[in-house]
Amino acid sequence: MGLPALTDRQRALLDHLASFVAKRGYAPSLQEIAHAFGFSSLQGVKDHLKALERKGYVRRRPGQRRAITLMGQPRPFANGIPILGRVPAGTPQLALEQYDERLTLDTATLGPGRHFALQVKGDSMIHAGIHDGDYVLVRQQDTAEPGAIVVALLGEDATVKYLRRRGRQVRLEAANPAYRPIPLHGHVPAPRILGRVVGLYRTFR
Amino acid sequence: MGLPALTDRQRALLDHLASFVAKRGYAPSLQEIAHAFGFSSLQGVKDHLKALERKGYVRRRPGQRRAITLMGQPRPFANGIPILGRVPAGTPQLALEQYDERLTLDTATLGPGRHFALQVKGDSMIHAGIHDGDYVLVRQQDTAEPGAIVVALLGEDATVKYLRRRGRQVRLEAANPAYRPIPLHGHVPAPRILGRVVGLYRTFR
DNA sequence: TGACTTACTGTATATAAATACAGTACCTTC
DNA sequence: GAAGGTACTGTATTTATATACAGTAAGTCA
Repeated sequence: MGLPALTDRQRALLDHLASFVAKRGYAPSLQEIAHAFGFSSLQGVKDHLKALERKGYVRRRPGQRRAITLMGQPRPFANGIPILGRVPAGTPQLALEQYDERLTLDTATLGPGRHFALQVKGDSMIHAGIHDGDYVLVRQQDTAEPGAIVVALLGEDATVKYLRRRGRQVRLEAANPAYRPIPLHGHVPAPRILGRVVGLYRTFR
Repeated sequence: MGLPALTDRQRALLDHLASFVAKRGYAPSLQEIAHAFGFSSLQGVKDHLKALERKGYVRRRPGQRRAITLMGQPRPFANGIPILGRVPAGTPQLALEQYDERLTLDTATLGPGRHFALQVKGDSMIHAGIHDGDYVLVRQQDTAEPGAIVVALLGEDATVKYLRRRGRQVRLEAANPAYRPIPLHGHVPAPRILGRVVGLYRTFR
């Protein structure tokens, strides 16, 4: 089951909202909506928005300009994926109420800074739970503290490694001991740290 | 090359803009930005926005409220996280052009259906690369084909296991052989499949 | 040394845009 | 045939928010 059904006009207004936001990156004002639909008054817009809010399709902040948030599916990770908490036994249906938290994969949880993702090739980090084909989420930075998992550039290749200190030497180590450590200084080609691994994402077929 | 370089503060403001839009679906007002950064005045925000506009990162509509459009890629999660492709050696700066794909962590990549996330406890699936504390992304369904990784309800507890067929018996097996398999039928309490694991997410501190 | 840029504080004003109230017309449903 | 929902027009008021102008302080450039 989903959200309550919409009338044709309400659907039209919601579609307009979505395409406006997609195009401009911010929500329209009431007068802009009225203009787009040829209304000469704002009350019609207000009524429609009220209906959309009552039915759960949008959320507004009273008094604030252009403060319309589109709810529902279209932004799955803005709202996050619900996290299933305690699971009572024998529940016939998993109700929404049991989802008490949400997994938000936005930059807020990743922390500040610029991020990119990198698809991991090979099994050099398999002992750290990073498998071939996984995506690592990387915060872009050119240094890191020892112990961190980093992405380093070695010649043409980007590799995922632990940054470890051994005595006075800092080096890149694979989790898999079959791979040789690479010293950060005095190695040819010189490794360059592209960023620190802050997240991991994997899909199962 | 791409757009002109940004100062740290300008970058921070742009990142804030992007995450605000990703979260709320509309752009912040100048006072909201000032508040988020702890400014007691608006002029700082105006200056930064002016710099961002001059450098081509945003576009504004004069006089209009919240009318900030983010240009180009930088929208981190509206478009997804950029995936770093081939990495040319010796590049002094990682340019935007090198991001050719984007990792969109939305339900589109997860496939149809209802999803939830579950935080994994314990090391029973560590040999499958699923660690203690990881979030598994689960498509809700009450059956699954043998070979799939499923979330099953066993009494009060939700557990992550392989669904495997042994002869004519279907059972839940851990990847870690230290755990005993559980037959799907004829076991007390009766296991119930909550869904199939389609994704995995992990954060590193 | 002076000009220029970045990064702000502080106060005041103008206005885009939300809200409010009073209507009209049409269509269902009980 | 009264009551409620949808779909608007029209006018007036309030306010959240953008703009403007005047500064301060520190850093960089030539």
